[in-house]
Amino acid sequence: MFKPLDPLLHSELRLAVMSLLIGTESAEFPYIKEQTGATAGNLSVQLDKLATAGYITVEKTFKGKRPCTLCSITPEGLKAFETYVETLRDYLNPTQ
Amino acid sequence: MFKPLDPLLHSELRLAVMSLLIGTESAEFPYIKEQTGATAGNLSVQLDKLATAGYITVEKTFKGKRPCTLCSITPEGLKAFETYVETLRDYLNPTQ
DNA sequence: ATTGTTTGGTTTATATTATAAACTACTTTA
DNA sequence: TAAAGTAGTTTATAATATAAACCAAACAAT
Repeated sequence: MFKPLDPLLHSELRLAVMSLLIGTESAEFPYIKEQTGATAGNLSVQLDKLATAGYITVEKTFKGKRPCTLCSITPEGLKAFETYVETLRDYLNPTQ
Repeated sequence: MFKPLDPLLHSELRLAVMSLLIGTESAEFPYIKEQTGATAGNLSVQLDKLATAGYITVEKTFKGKRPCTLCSITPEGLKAFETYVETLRDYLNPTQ
């Protein structure tokens, strides 16, 4: 009856990150950190997990002399997010 | 921007249990076990957590000679579920 | 020019959580 | 009455999340 929820997305911080990235072309590490309220360490770990899964890309560039980590959602990431939302619907609308 | 998600509800099994209980007056342990596909041990632990939080009641009765554990959602549980769904919405509809 | 401070992270240790294996107790069936 | 099934609980372990500690470069002050 209840299909399993993608454990990679069923995590508050990773879900917030994906949610943020869906709306934008790309986002910088400090911006994501600020928007999610996460600590840098936690965010670093969770971005790694999403990148390893192929849900996002993490590009290390420079902004002038300073390092700049740019994150973007991948097509697979978008697909996984949509599937997650669809699956979750069965948990949230019990009457339907 | 992202409000915290009730950690008690942001768990696959506990969310499934709550979802089940919303539709019914009460449900027996074996029924919940079957519907969620959980192991008895895991279910027992998670029901305890929901009961401790006051989200459900767990009543130990008998059905003839056999023990029968009946679970029901409480008004606080229903409220918490609704709040959770509302909060989650911000994570799921990033464009809105 | 060296010292301290900020920025931008990563690594790692710890706390929390989920999960299943092992166990208990009682009932039914052979 | 022995074996098997039902209905769970307890407990040990695996997985996960999280923050503390750390690192490196850049910038600012003395």
